[in-house]
Amino acid sequence: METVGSGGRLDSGGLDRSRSSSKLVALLVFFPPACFRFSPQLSARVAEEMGVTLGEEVGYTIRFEDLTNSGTTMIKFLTDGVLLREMMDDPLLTKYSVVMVDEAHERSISTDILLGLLKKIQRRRPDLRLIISSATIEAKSMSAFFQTSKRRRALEGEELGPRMDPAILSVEGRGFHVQIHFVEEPVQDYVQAAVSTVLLIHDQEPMGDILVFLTGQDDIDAAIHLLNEEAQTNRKHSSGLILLPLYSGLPRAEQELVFSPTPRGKRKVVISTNIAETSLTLEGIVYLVDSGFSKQKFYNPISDIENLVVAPISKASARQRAGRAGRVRPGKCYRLYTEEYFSKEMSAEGIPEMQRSNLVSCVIQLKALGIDNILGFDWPASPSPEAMIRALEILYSLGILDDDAKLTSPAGFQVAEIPLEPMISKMILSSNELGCSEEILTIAAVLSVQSIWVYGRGVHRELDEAKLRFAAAEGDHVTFLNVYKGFLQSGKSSQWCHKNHVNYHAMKKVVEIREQLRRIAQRLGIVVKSCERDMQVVRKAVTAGFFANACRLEAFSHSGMYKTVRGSHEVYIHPSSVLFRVNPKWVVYHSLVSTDRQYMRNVISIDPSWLIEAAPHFYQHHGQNSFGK
DNA sequence: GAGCACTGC
Repeated sequence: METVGSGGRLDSGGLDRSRSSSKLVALLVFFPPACFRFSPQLSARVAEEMGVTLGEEVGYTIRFEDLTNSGTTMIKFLTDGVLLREMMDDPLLTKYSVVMVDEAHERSISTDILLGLLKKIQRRRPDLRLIISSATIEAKSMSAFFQTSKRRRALEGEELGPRMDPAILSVEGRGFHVQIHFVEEPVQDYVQAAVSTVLLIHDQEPMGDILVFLTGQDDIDAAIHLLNEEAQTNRKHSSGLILLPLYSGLPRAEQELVFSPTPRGKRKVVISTNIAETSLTLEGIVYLVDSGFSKQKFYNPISDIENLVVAPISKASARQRAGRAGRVRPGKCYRLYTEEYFSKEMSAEGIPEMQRSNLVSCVIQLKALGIDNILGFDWPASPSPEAMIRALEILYSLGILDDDAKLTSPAGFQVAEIPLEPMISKMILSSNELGCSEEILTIAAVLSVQSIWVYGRGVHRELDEAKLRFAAAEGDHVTFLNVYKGFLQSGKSSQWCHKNHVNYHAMKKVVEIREQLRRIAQRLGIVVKSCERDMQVVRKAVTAGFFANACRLEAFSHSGMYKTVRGSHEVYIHPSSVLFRVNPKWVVYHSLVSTDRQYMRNVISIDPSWLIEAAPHFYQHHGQNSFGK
């Protein structure tokens, strides 16, 4: 918060309390997802320093919590998604006089949309002050992005007026010096190299904790296994090491272990995914081992498939990782790649998420904000035209956009109101006519969390047995209804969850999301009604949202091979699905995961005639034969 | 017969 106080340019803006009586003058500080966990604490700290009550002059808003008072709040902390939602009702952000975007260099989809919108609304609101805070490495491109408008406006002969350029702040963390080491020769196996490096540090360096960046759970488990093996064969090397894995899928209690203080004479080794790069901060790290890789999402607009792949990180990421070693005293960073690779081949910045994603949600948000010319929108990083066109095509087929690529009424506007993937939102709208909203809201909430099951090493069999207790012949979606019912009947018991291999935290979130959806549904005039035991209407509603993911079992296929109706891609039912090996002739899936094969996750059996009912335009060219018995 | 980097509304 020093940046706010030290600028000296905000003196007549949002902090002048005397003006708040006549008009709400608010300084709004927005944080991207990575800082989500901290915004309540941050606002509490600011409230404390100002000597005011949290929720009055200073407050915060995150998805399920709004601790602000519209009459008195002058400084509000919020997340990117919340601000985008606010802009749908108030596109010019008239309630605010200053907007500060923090961590803009992270370049999430929401941040990029917001930067584009803020640049646009500055034309209409020259009095709005913008402060963009970004890491040094990205500050230049941020500044360039906002500068172009000025040049373009001058070219267009527009009066430049009193509008000031946004203040671009680059605030580097004040860390201690971190000494960087590179490997001499490229390494073949970064897991093995990371393990050797940890042992070398432990052998030769003074006490201090080690943080290792690998790519995912598999790598992390493998590294821990190797280190444990070493401990058994060579006690001297590894005695005193406390090995701690860290990734988001880890149960909460195990995650917390990384924050416990290191006992005297011991050395903590945290082996982590990217979660420790930005989302959470470990104190006391002195040595850092950087594999140079992370898992990143990539999107193929031709096949409409998002893939998670191991890819080299950027220089910006490498610097961020190194900085994690210098928080308490000077540290050392061991990079498992050569200096030449770093300087010559590593890209300066990562690819913005916008250019690596399916854009249906992004397009619908912009449409709801009244931005019609999506291709001409002034993006900080333009998405590919192919991805844009694919998104428009999908939204058109769902009946969310019309022939002129405008939101349809009411469906398009209603879908934009629902904070979920458009296909799930469409499913909810359809459930109204089919009379099964009660059930579909539950399914929508479950599909919005990562997984309601507890999965882990070596518990596949137990999980399978637990699933059988809830399994429904129709498929995974109906199975979710059984789990939800059981959870409610148990009185939302954590023991019940534990006994059934159900993730308690996920189920609590399901309840929370479902409640939010129920409120929105009622506002949209959806009658929240149950279809009781009629699961056919539930399957029809799922089909109405997910018809584009329809697949047909290949005739004479004993391997369970399906082909997508749309693109004839080869896909299989994932072994975790209740329909695995059941192989109904026709299914729709919620999402694909790609490993050696494309696996369908969350699958439900359907009747092909429902596809033509749900999306006549989408399927008419396939003709009668595609749907033959 | 086996997957899930990280977030958010």
